[in-house]
Amino acid sequence: MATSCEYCPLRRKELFAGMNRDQVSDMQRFKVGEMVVDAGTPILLQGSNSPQLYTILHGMGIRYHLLPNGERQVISFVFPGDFLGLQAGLMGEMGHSIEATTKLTLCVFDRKELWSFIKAEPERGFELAWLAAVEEHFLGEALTTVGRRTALQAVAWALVRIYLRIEASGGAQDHKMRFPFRQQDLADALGLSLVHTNKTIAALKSRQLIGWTETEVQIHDMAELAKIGLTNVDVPKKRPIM
Amino acid sequence: MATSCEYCPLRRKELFAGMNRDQVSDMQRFKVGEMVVDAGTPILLQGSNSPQLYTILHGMGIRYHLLPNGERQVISFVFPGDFLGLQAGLMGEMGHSIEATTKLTLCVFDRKELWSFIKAEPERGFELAWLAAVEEHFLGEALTTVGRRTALQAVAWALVRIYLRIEASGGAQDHKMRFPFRQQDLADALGLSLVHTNKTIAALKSRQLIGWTETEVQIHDMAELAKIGLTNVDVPKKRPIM
DNA sequence: CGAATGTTTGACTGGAGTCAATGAGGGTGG
DNA sequence: CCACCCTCATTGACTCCAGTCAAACATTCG
Repeated sequence: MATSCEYCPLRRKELFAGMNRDQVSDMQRFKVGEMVVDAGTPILLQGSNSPQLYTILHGMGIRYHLLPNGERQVISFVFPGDFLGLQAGLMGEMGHSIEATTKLTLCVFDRKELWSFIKAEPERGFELAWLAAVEEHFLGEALTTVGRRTALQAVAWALVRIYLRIEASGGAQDHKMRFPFRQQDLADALGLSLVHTNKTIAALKSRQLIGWTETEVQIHDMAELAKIGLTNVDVPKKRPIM
Repeated sequence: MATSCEYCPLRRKELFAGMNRDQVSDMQRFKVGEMVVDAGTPILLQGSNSPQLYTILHGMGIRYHLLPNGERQVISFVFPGDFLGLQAGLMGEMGHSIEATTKLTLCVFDRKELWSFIKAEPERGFELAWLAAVEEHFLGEALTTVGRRTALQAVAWALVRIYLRIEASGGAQDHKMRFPFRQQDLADALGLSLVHTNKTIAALKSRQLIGWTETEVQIHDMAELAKIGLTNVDVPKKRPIM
């Protein structure tokens, strides 16, 4: 049973900007269906030009870039409310691949309709650009992390950012979040080796700053973690949702 | 004397998508003037919310992000045709600063008019998102460089990318480009130290792959440089221009 | 129970950072 | 006109953070 845009559970969250009645109905018309995929499923492929665009309704995944020599860089983790396929939709080619880390529920849109959708509601074109700018903003920060933060600072930064994003979409409370990613994924996101990432996490655990179980991460001292990560703990700015 | 959009010298270049007559005249209306600044001038500041947006008509600059501890990460180099201030225009706050590296000529737009501009020409909203997606695409590649390429690969990658971008906007020929950036800027872009960057450049010079003078860089063996940098030498994809 | 996947630890190595000093040009003020 | 200064490029010596290698553990699953 597909979720109707009118009752979209995501749009109500603080993180997302609202829509007026017309926008909701245009959105509903743009949405061609819903898709559920298992953990591990590739959603979009680097270099491809997918006919479909997606919004994550539920679940998490990773965007990553592969080098010809097989090295993998995780570009970002993706969460409910993130829009997937923008690059293919606009430039005609994805710069990275996207894969489901958990079981994922996706709203599916038809790429061919993107332009008529925007023509009908120019403000949505504006918001599409806004969404891309949010992503650009994040990538700039990530670049700074990989380029200039030490391993300890980087892991601390990542955990704070991920926590705030997951919390804002409803997957965390009391400083405890569901964390389905492997340490290898975090390592690949931060430009570190798996071994060093593991030892860095161990250092944070031994300082009583975080707790880490199979499926969850708990942040015991957010302020200190943020301080180490050279970052702040501001709630993420409101953003549009497609 | 301000350049009229109708005779904009940039729009003719291969790199940029064309505009129809209406778009040109709407663009002209949106443009409030032209600004020339000296090398070293800050254009936009991280955390600020500039009332103006810019397109580079001539010259080069850098976007960079500062960490609270003073470390600097260069996010990207900016070239003719690049649109500056999108983050402020859409999200209300710049995530990085932008500074002129050479004397810069800028088309100036009024941020307050951005929305009415898009409403008048919805396709331009679409293209604004496209522009942001191009930037996002680049940042993903840069992240991979900093995270996963060795110093030698990273410098080779950067020189190939920069060359192709400069060539596409008319600042290079015969594999020789004007290069106004300092080695420190390149180091800060690649997450390397100045000393190591210098030694890496020396290695490329001693292999006869590049030549490096005060103001210019020459690429003697593009294919080999691209191979080292794990990249290709495709001409950059067409993109919109504002 | 063996196989797969992911985490953890220890030992060793090496690429890149830091420190320090010298060069090389370009301004500029006396 | 030249001594001095400032910025940026270059080089050598030494250090260290993070990578690599290797092996042991822990869970899950067919």
